[in-house]
Amino acid sequence: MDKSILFNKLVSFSASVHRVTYELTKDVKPDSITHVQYKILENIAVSQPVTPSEINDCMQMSMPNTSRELSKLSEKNLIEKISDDKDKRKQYIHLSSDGEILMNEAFASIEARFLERIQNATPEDLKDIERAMDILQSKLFSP
Amino acid sequence: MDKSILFNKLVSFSASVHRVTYELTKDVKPDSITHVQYKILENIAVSQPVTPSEINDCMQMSMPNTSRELSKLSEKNLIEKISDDKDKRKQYIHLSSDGEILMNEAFASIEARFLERIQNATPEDLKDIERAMDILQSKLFSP
DNA sequence: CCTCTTATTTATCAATTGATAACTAAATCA
DNA sequence: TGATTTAGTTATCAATTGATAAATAAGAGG
Repeated sequence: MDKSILFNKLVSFSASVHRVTYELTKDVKPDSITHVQYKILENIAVSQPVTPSEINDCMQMSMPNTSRELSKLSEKNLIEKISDDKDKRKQYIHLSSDGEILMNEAFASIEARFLERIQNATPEDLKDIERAMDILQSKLFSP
Repeated sequence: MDKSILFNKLVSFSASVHRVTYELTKDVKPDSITHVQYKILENIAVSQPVTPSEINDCMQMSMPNTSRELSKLSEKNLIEKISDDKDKRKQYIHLSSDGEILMNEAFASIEARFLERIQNATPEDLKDIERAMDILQSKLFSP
């Protein structure tokens, strides 16, 4: 097995993933928030509660910028901060009810596009897709 | 097969792909160009020659902004433009020799990280990975 | 030839993002 | 207790990016 050929496949594969991700998520972000803010909300949505520090690790931002964007999200009533009882320096951030609504709508619209995309797939296709994602997840994309 | 479960898998799968892509490509961009400029060079590298119009379709930019960034890349001697003989409005853009060197180095460093990542994979693992990518490419990520 | 469309450029401006320094407040440690 | 580290904030500034209007210049169609 030539690993260089595999690498080339990975390049075109990840280009495809990025393109499809783009198509599925296109325009789901409301105009009231910026792209970075939407990404932060996505991050919070899938792993809430999170601390600001965790956010800037995942998102590759600096603390001051993360803090600024979180403040803006807070002003827009999309997130809530609660400070840790034990260590009062820490904060736990989670979506507010408005934030939950916003992200639920976003995910619902992404899912609808996904279902459209796989509407013609047979049950065996779906099984194949599921198995293929499991394989890559465990053999190539696991930490 | 529950399609909603499959959708959830896709969400976490694409998050993994994006994270690994980030790790593989981290810091390969030289400081002399911006992120967007690097992305444009990547785009040109994999499908040269391209026209400015094709670039802004792929990259979701507006023509004026594409034009500006291409001019900057041209000033930095990373790309060359040649206009079509038949239709003189059109231009074909390709990497200059400096641009080729830059992108070759970038890809070499990405490939080295990839090889490191799969160094402990068995030949069967590699076959599995390859097959899984083929399946997803054809059943989920094809246009 | 005259209009219309296509491909690209130039210019300009606002918004977003990134980077840095300096700060507060709470925890840890010695 | 006092020094140091950790978590997060505030303020500021430059760079990047996005958006829009208006121009050029070549092809296409009647």
